[in-house]
Amino acid sequence: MKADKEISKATIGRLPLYLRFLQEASAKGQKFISSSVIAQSISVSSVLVRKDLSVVSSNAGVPRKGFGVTTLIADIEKFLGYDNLSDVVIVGAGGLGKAFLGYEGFKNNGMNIVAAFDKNPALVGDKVAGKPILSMDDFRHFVEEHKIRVGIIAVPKAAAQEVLDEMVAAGVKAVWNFAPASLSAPKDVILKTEDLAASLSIMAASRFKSI
Amino acid sequence: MKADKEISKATIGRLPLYLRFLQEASAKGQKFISSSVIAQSISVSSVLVRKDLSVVSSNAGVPRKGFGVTTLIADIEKFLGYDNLSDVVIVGAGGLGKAFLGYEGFKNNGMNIVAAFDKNPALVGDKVAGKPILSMDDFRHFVEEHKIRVGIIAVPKAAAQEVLDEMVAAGVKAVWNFAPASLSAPKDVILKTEDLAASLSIMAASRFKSI
DNA sequence: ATCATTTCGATAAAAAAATATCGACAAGGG
DNA sequence: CCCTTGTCGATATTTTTTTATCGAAATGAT
Repeated sequence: MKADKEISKATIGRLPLYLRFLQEASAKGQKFISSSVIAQSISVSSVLVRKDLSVVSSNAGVPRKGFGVTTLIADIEKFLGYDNLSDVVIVGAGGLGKAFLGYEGFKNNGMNIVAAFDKNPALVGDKVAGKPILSMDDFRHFVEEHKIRVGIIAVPKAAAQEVLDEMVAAGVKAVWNFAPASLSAPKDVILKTEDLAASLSIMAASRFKSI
Repeated sequence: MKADKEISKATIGRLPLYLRFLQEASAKGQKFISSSVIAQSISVSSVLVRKDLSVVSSNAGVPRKGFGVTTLIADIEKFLGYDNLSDVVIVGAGGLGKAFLGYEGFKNNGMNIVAAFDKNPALVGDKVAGKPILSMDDFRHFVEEHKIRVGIIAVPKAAAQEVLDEMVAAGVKAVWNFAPASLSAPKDVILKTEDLAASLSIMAASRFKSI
């Protein structure tokens, strides 16, 4: 496993793809797997797979056999931080917020959504998938008390910056924003804005362009 | 505006960011805007902004003034295909499917979600945000009749491949998959799998790594 | 025990993307 | 009218990412 310095975003983006494939292979009982098999399954070159894996893998691959599936899974999960569960809160319990509360699979990826918050009193007190919807009045206290470091914004555009500011004030360090708005955050806070509409349209448009 | 060949994925990914900023600037009444102002707002270099814009812009920028906001917006929208609305269907009317039905902003990006489909008879017949939930029995006929080319998969992992196959059979050419599963599609079909849990965990983890 | 085969890891080359540099040109001030 | 300033566009450089090449090592077969 090499120094952090050499890890690229592109590599990190591929790790979950490797991980998913490895988990499926493991479920089928495979013990070893070669870089070229992984490569084919996710449409990249085998050299790139080996290069990516060299960054995270604790055990070297074995000539003529490949990589040990179990240890590789453990290595990737450890690298991505899936071994220590992070608590996450959502602000906005509309359609998207509720969808996140119920989305399968967060827990497998080291994420534990603990609660949603909303300004609307009509929603407060409900539960979705066993997770409570709480009042925004309790937001700061809850986040500080539980030392939450990751937040999801699922409110309308107009309220997004205000919510982000509250999150930052409460100590959240990584924010995933689903409101289609350009927000600004202190530079020690990671902000990733996900514009679903734009992503969809880019994908749809890419049929027509050569990219 | 240059030939398609020279357009990179990275550039296309930034275009919606430029677009959103320009729309906000336009709403404030600004007529011209310089590359450095755009650059600062989305944290890239001004040179890169000019390079990206040179790909899509029909009018050259004006020294000492910058780019004309209105024409630039029109150019980007045209490039991304926002001028001709694409109809989109969703399969799966659970939490996430319903969230998409109600998500604001698709229309602004040239996407028009027309209906959702579900196998569950209890959901069929409902409406969300004015969009109907229909039975999967009607899926193929509906898609063929309306010549739908873009589909969203919002079903559980186990059903995802089956849904994808049905979409392809019905003539869908671009699929956005939200089930955390590796699917396979013919190569003339664009398939983009969005693993929300993985994306969130990558973002959360990136606090700890240097990327 | 030896050998052919498969697969790895390292290094080198190529391609792609981002950044830096620089001349040109229009707008506005003296 | 001429000079300064801000901004662009083009070209060159650097950095990053991907792909290609090749020797070495381990497995399984003979």
